[in-house]
Amino acid sequence: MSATNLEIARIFAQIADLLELKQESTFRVNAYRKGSRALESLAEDVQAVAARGELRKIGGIGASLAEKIEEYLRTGRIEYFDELSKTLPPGVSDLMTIPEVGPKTALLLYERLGITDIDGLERASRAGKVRELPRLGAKIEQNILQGIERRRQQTARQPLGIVLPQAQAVLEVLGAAAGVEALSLAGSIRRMRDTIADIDIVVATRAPDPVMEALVGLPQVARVLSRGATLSSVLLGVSGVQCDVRVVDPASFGAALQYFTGSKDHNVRLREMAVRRGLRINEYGVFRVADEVRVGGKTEEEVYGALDLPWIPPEIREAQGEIELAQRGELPTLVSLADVRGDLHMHTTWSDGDDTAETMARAAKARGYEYIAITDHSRSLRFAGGVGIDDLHAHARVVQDVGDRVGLRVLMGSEVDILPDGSLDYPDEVLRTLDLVIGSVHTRLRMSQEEMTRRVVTAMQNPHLDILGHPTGRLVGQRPPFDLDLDAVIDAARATGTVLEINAYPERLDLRDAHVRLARDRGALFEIGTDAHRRDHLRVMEYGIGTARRGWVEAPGVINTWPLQRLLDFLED
DNA sequence: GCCGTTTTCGGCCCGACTGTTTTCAGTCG
Repeated sequence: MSATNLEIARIFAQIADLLELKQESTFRVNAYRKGSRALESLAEDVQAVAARGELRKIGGIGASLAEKIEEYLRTGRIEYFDELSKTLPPGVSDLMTIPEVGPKTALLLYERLGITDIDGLERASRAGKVRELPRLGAKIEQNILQGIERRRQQTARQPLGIVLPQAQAVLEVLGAAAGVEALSLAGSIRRMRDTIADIDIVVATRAPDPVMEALVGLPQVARVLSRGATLSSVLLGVSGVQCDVRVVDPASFGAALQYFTGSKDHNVRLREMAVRRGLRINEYGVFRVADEVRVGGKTEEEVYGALDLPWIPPEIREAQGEIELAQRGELPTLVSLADVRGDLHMHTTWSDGDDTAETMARAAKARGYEYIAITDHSRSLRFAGGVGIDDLHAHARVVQDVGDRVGLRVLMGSEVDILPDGSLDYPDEVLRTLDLVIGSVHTRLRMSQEEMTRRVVTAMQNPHLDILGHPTGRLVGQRPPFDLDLDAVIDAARATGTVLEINAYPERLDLRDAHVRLARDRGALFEIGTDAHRRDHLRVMEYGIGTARRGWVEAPGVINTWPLQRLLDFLED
């Protein structure tokens, strides 16, 4: 997850593209792709892994890739890649990002027409030159032009919090169509990844027509990309997100859902296991190879069961060790929304929130919560209406009163700024009066890693600080995390008993999934808070839970699943 | 290039779609 991890991952992906263009063995190509993905999803800094001499313990990294990683860490280059790059102009592999253009076609375009980038491809297509190449025709040429056009308009992956509500709205309408026996989201949105490229929906029915009619008739559909009996694709409204709906026979629903939920790596592992058992898994079911007899597929449980595995929650289907744990019957019991007893991070009209403490408390009560904490901003965060010390006392009385009136425990808290020197924005005698203190960095984000780490760790050492809020400061798709030595922060969390926040606000989701996993593996405690600024924001808890689940977190590791008294005792210390 | 509860060598996930190809290669998910 560090910058270095991503740099090397990128190089490996580019090596894979180049090898593919050169028609190298697909297995070799895939080995680099797999290695690239392994580094991408590696939570720890690869440098640290290398220092321990454990590169080859990373799945997909063998002798050759480990050596190249070490070379990069040592010299900042990978000579093999440099040499490979010289054999083809850099833009040729970009051509493969256009639909219809794979390695064969990209190479053909380069060799026969001298095309070295996407602009060149567009010019040649408009000039009708592409259709003259062998195996290509007018239709493909047209599709290439459309693909280039779509790519220009298309936005990058969008935050889960933007896409999931749209997906749920589509799901609701399709579910009401005649003859639908079951349906579900699939793909990365079901796995609750923090960003989503497109929406996948699987529908079980014997009569596809009403479902497809319902889909293309949706008011939010901006364009119908394709409409078939088993697959239709549409673009949704302003966001421009593509939504693919697949219709399957109910007998295949589980197999299709499993298949289209992914991840790809997870599914590849399952199918490898199936082959070793003389089985074949596809989107229609599980089949015995010997006699083609179908042994399952109606439910996901049947698919996993055929491999003697328990059902694996979608959020952890990432080929990151979940299959091995499932084999041993040791899957974690992931925290769920139902475990949450309260929300410990929210704002009110006292700082930059839109609703009063009472409104928030009533909304929380309606969600079935037993307690909340009101955590308005501290004094120095003026642009967010930070609460001064004098106001804080009045604020505390209001909050106290609200709890009594609404009938749930309302903790008086604060989201206190961590100032650049690591001190907190209220003096200790003020902090002492609060039930709960979240410390967050909001200003001076561009410190060096050393400075930022010292700042945060210093704050964590203040005994009044209970929770480190949105620890890395990243904004999904907008702002990278600030430069922080997360290993040191996790160590400090354990040493000082500071809880790490999983901020559920969709633009944040911070800590993010891989960091949560890293912290969990080292025994850190978490709080999942919405950072709500309005009552309807309380529902974003769902995204925080998804992120926690992706990090393999169990309910006992999340303080806002604890009963009130246990939470109070903990905060007391 | 990776990997091992059938293997340290010989495998490596699976099927649909589509356009142009007259028998299927290439691309995609």
